[in-house]
Amino acid sequence: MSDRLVRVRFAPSPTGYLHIGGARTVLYNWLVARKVGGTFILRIEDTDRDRHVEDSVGKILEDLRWLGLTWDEGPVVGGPCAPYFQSERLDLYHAHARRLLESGDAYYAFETSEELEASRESARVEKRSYKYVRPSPLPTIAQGEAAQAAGKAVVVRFKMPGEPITVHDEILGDVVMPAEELEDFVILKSDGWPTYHFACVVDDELMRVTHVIRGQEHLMNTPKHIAMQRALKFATPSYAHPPIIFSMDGTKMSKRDKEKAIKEGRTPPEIEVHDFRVSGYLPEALLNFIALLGWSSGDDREHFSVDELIERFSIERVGKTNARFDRDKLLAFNTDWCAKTPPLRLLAAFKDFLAVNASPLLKFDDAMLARLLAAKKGLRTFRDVVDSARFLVQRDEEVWPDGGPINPDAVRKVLEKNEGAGYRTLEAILAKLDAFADWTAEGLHKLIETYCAASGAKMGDVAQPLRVAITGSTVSPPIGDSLALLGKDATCARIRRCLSARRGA
RNA sequence: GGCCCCAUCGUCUAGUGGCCUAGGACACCGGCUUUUCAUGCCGGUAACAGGGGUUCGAGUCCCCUUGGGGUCACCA
Repeated sequence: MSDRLVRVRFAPSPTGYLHIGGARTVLYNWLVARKVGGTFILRIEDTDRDRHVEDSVGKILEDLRWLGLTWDEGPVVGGPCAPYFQSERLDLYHAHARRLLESGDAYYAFETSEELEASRESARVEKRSYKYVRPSPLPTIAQGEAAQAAGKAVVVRFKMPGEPITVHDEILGDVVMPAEELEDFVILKSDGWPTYHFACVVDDELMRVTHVIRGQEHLMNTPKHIAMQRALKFATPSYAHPPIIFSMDGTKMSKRDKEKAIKEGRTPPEIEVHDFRVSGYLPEALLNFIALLGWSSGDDREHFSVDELIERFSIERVGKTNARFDRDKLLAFNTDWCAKTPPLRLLAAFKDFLAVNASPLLKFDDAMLARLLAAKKGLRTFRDVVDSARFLVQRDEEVWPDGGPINPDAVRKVLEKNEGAGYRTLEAILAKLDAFADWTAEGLHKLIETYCAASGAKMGDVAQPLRVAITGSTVSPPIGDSLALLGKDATCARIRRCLSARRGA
């Protein structure tokens, strides 16, 4: 098969934002397509009307765009195999179900889900393993249609051929499923909609998908799909089931972890792609990191741009073992990426971060934001920048409230010790700042240096009291930058408030 | 529980029978740099799950045990 004809797809169901595991699956598919100039298809599997979450297609598309994982066919862009929403392809599924019915590879079945659940339950109670028993004799098509016309709940089941099926997996090798494990399953629900298995197989064929890359939780589905492909005389695509991504505690990463954390008063972990965006990660770093969850280049390199991933990725180098999502390592990756990302790109990503957070920093112009970014060397996430810039959007009264200092420890450690040496330094430097004209980071830095040289003070003896005075805390960007960013008026006003707060105490 | 998959430092992994005295990265510990936080730099601790084979030789191949995971829907 020619590489150019490689067609892969990502087929999310619209139940919320894009999950991080899903993102890794998209990435692998996308990489495979981009590497050989193949086609990456996005298909929306919205056949479950009960679980459909409003607007989640839009959210998934947005997450994909943020990651830069563009699709060649699918929602918005369309394509030769449109529509790309399964909810708009119902007659296709019905036509193929009809074929299976007529060839005897599928049959109508009349059990209700309540009846089936009851027999499953009794099997559980009696500790027997449950398996659906094929009715005998099988209802005829005419009987099925009559029941349907009479308003009975009717499904269509696929008749498994009763022989073992081997999945040739690109990652796992050959996996043989014993025939006894493969029972007849529903392909058309009583509401007339197809199940995942059926819609997936029909669409993969109709969309000429050549390679299926999906999480290992789908491995057991594959024999069913292969059986249907044979019955329908479809081609069987090449399969690859990458291992699953777990949280550090070894459980599956789940949205519920967020709710649980909130309930327990912890900060919720990032689970969906959107969470990482909100938390201030760079998509480049996230992509780089998740690529490595299962894949490795073979040498000692770990940092790859998207282009480098495209060049070096191959499904053969994907491992078989489940990976844990190590947030510390992600953070380290993000730190590295922030340090090496060009200022313009970093600024754009930062603005996106501020926008999704509706940050008060949005009031600053690009030049100011660029200065903020530059002043925060060694940033780990954009959140760090916002934290370090908080004093810029606070009012003077918030930094030095009338009721007392917001950070008494800082006041004690920096200002009050040595009989209030910090306060005396502030008084002395305030006079100089008041009269200072060159209000730039460099100019201010020099002013402080000069003061230190003249007074014999160390840099920290001056910078820390200033920092506390203008921010109320011991943490801020380098002092020259902090003063310059704040501006002369606010700086002097805050120092005065700080000094009078002492007198008031 | 049945079936299926997996098994190298705490974590992600390199390793395809001799190059392994098991390499890298993150975390951790120690040191250095430093006006705060953070970055950065240097160094260190740390793994082949256990037991049998096969072989001159096994982390690498086979079997068993143990452990972990997935899956058993009219969800996808």
